[in-house]
Amino acid sequence: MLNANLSPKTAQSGKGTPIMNLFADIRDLVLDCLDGLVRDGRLPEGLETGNVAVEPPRDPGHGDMATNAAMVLAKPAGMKPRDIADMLAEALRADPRITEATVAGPGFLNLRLDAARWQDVVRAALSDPTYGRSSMGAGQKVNVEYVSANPTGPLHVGHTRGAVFGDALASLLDYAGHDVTREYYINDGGAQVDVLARSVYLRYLEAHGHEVEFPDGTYPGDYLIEVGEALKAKVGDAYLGKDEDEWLIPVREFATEAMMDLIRGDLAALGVEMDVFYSEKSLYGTGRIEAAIDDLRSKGLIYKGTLEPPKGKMPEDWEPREQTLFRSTAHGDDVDRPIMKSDGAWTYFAPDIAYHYDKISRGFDQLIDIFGADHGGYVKRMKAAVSALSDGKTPLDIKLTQLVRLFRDGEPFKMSKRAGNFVTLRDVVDQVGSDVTRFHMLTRKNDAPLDFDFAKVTEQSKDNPVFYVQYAHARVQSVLRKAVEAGIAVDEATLASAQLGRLDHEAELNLMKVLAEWPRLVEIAARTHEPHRIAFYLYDLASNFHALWNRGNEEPGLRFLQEGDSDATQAKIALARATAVVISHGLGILGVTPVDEMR
RNA sequence: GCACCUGUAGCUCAGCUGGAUAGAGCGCUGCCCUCCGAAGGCAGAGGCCAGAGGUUCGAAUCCUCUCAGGUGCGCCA
Repeated sequence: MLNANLSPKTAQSGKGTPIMNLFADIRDLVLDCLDGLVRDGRLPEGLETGNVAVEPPRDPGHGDMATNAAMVLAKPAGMKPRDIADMLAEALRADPRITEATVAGPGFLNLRLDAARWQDVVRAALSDPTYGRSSMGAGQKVNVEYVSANPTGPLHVGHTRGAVFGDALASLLDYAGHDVTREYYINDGGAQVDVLARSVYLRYLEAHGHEVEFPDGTYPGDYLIEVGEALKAKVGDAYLGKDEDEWLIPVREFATEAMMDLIRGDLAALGVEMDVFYSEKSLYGTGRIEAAIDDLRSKGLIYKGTLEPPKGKMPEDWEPREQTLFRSTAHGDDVDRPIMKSDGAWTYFAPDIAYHYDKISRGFDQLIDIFGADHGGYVKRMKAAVSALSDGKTPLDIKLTQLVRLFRDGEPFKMSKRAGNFVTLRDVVDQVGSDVTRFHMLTRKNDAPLDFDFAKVTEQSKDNPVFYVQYAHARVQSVLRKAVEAGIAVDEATLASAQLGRLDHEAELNLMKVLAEWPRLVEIAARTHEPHRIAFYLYDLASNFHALWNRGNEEPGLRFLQEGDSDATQAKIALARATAVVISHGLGILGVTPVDEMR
């Protein structure tokens, strides 16, 4: 649903049709008024206005918008907040958009806007397909790396959360005008792909009718059976009875490719499509690891030394050993980190450094990595490496996704590879669908644990946010169908030119005010890298819509269909339609398809 | 022992670059369909924002310490 081919250039539109953002407009107005006061000599020059905010007030009774300008500027201006607020209020009242400006509390300035301003929001949502998009990311190249699971088996639920979170974040940044690259780092260079190769070899022997056992340190999963058979189909008996060094490399290659096909299929089932799959193996033997380490060495950050043993928990086989270390403490880490094993091979950290070096050299302005919470200990050293490699110029944000706790009918569902009840991404998507999975995974912020109950997430009731939001969208479609049956024109052009001045009831204005917050919310979510805010906003929007819908029970004048008054009907349906448009934009960011009917 | 994350209503959680009387869902109590989809809505009760200091006009939000839970801690990725 997200219009992915809408380029940032188009999205920012900038000079042409400015994207409507009422809160930003009013903030600009406040800043203009402050400038005016400076020109008149009523405020000192050179005031820092970066902290001036225009926000919806916590209590709607206070007004439509509130600004903290007077309080923020009081100290630097050397004046009392209320004096500034009084002057500012006077200036603001001169603008036709402002119907009321009152000073309250410690110096808040509460504003009320003319109803026509809120009605403009409905028109914008209906006529401007970029309504809600932002230009805040214009010219910013961002790399979002997520999933990056080892190519040794199917994706499980933990990966699912990372996949959904990363994908929604990437879409969100795209929506906010960034140039986004979605990337997956394939860990195909370490020891675990050798283990994979040996495991597949055992399945290969099995396919040839041999009895096999799976010793510790191999992968006994059934998913490798068909890979063993495919290998047999490809090479026949060529590897039978041969030493490992004759088959390990080709089998590893074959198996890794098979696993990546599996993983790509899993991702496709979730609707995740990567732009780049980056192979760790491609870093070896090409001088690229060496180049990255040399860069660090040239900055005096590589040395040979011996690390202290960890305090508290002394490993059994600890003995001091000289290693090649990265001086990550120079960039905020707690201890320096080894980049080379005692046998002279690179540690896993070295190719990771080289990979991020590569990302930096590809010209990204910003890097984002999505890790599982169990990799939290890795954050500081990775940030240190990027800071060192980019001379502090390329910010790296690492978002950790917490655990998913599975439930089946309210009972905790423990995963165990040994017991064979290992829940895969496919299991989840097959049972509840991609849309439900994605939305539900975003109903918690990334660093909070998430409960996932197979029964509850598909429940069709208001307890289930997925349903609740979809239901609001479906209700709009329903009322549109009814209008068509009643012979009322509800095409785009008619709605866009509807008499929106008819929408003057408090309940209707409330809904419009929520719609007006959409562009602002997008920017906050994009800036904080928190796509869950979109999901919570959509819930809030749906809630306001349902409330308006139900008020039609008691107040017939609030029903969307007004018999015998097609002008009023079209205006009300325009509002409903605008709500559906914003819901579908928001769901699009989350990768969820809006539905027209609940079944 | 150290690092990171978390601690908000009985339960599950939101809470905007620090803003006004801290919000929502569940659960509990009481209401609303001859009427666009009641698969919904309205109202009520329910809080020492883990605790203690600090920063300031103002702190759930920032800083320090304490407590509790989770994750991780050299030659695995």
